[in-house]
Amino acid sequence: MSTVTITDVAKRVGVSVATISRYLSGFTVRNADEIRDVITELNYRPSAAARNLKSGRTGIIAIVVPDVTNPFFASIVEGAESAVGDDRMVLLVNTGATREREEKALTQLFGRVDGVIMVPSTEEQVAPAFFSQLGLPIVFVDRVTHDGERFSSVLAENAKGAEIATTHLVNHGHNAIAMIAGPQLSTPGKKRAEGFRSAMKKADLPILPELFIESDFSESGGYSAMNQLLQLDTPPTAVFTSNNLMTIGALHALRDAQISIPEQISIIGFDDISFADLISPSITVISRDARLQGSQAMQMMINQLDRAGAIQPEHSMVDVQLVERGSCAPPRESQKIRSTRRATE
Amino acid sequence: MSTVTITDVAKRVGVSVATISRYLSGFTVRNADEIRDVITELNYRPSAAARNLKSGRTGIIAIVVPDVTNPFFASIVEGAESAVGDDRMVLLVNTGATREREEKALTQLFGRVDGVIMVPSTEEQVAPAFFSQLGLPIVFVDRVTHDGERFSSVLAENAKGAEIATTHLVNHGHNAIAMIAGPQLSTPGKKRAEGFRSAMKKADLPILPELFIESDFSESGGYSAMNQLLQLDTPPTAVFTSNNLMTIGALHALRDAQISIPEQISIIGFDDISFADLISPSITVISRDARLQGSQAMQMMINQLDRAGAIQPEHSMVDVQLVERGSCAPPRESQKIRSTRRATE
DNA sequence: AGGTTATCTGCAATCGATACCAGTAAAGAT
DNA sequence: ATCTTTACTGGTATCGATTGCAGATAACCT
Repeated sequence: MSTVTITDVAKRVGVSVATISRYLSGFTVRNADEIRDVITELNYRPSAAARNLKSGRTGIIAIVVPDVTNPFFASIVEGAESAVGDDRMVLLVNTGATREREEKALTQLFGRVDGVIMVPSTEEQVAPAFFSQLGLPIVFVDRVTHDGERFSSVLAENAKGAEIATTHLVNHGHNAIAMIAGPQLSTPGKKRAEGFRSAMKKADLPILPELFIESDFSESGGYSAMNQLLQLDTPPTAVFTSNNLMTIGALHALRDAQISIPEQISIIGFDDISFADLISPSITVISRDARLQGSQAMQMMINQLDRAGAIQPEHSMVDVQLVERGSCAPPRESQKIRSTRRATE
Repeated sequence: MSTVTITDVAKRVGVSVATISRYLSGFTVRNADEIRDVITELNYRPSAAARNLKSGRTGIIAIVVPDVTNPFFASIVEGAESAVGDDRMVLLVNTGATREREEKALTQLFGRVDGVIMVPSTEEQVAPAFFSQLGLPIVFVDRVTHDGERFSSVLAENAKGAEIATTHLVNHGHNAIAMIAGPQLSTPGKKRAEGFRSAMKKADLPILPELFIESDFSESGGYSAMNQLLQLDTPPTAVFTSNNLMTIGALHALRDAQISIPEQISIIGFDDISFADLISPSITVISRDARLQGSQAMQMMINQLDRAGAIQPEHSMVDVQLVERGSCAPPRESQKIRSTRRATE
């Protein structure tokens, strides 16, 4: 029932509220000791609401993600949380990747937070005009909206990662390489597809339309895409999946079809999977530091807030790396011949 | 730069601020239509800070967890978030399971939030007196502090789950059953150990001190505990691990020691593991609905806040269930004999 | 028509803290 | 001893919205 206000403290000490306020702000006051004692005695805590009203700042930074349950987003959140510092806190919004919830959240957020760190679902979800109109500092993580340059962002080396992944498969001797791609409207979906295409081109391999499947960044998306690939007359000998959930989905499809990895098919995924090393064979992936992305985003936000004047957007990209485990191997001879003939006919 | 206030709207319409305020509160006012238009025209959004100051409520509920990166806590958070409703939001605090951060968070939270949903690290971490003194409504999830009855809580059927798990191993014919237990100062650590003991007693099996290892609820905790078990002269033929991370750690230890599951050892864990079905063999676990725990906790909090008078604490327990997969099998004959002799000598 | 309700309105106090302003006391300078 | 400087102090307006109160207008009644 702590409804102790600054006035109560002032009365008790016998000075004006102004003095207490000054004490709290770090000025030297005559009865500093007594004030300190009374504050602890009455268990006084300054009202955040009143401070917000005067200062216009809330000390709260929102982080908006599609789904905390996805370990990847959880890491971003954790990274952001770790970098927030002592005088600010993190407000979490889970949108479930729906456009309405995304917009509603942003509207609700206005006035309650000083800034927003956001992982948008797709590029078109929330109109950039919406942000400008809102007048809230914003930092995008992993994905940007349509004309994203105007806002700060922390992306990943998506194209590079996809190129490394694809080349890894090429180097194992595969030429019938499939890609289970993400939504081409999203930044990572698009960039990873670009990387794939570029690597295939460098390797002088054709991209067969039936081996490039666009799907959702979800487990079921990966599952159905993989099933689609398996039903082809000449299935691919290697697959590159565009994100962690898709990889999981593809693995489930392969397990259901009793196809062994890497003997019958090689697979490499973008983004690491929790405990990927316990899955047998353990899955080779392109990994990047999601936690770092989160903390970088928070750092950018804090910079933006602290030197309020300069609204120069910052951009950064975290690096990716190949984590070689056991899910990639050369194709079998029989497959090789078949695929090659098919690919060149 | 939306610094539009209620005064701006009032001036524009040509009425007093009181009228605008009443319009916003749903009263019938004469120029309702015009007010509506002006509000959208000026893009006016009521200041949350000012409202908080008057009402004393913030519309924010904090959820304090040790680590969002743990899928189990992420699910709780997601569940809570899903139940929060339209007029409130969720503030996330990640404590990293350290006592200081836990206390500091709570202190900072005061005044910024209407209530706190908390998954405490251990029973003794934050003194209950602290909460009472803080005067914030609180709901504990999964764990309670020392004299937890005074506060609402949503627990799991920990003892029951542990009993089911242990009995499952007993039914497979094991008698040298080890438990990798969690901290006996934490609610789930204690309750799960109780369930284990009770099941062993019912099966008339002795609990060998060297087969009961108390450790951290962490991957490394599970890893070292399992290694300790493996170094015994007569290692157990079956192990029950107390939480998801411990299970992962134990699996790593078993893999490193090249011990095959379930041929050489059976294992069952408390709490499901993401993609546990992809690990081969897939891991049998006791599972419960963490998301439900989160949403129940949020519901309790909302009840508590909405009918402010009745501060009667509520308590609930979510059920557990056995998810049988492939990590449990009868012990080999040779093992059986050895263990039996050992257990009864 | 005169009186009574019902319905809406503006004024102003209020929430709790901050910051400007002027005022007072003590310390230093001449 | 007088004047200037320094170091604090209290009073008060302010942030933006809500709400009790009294006043004004319109609607209703006999």
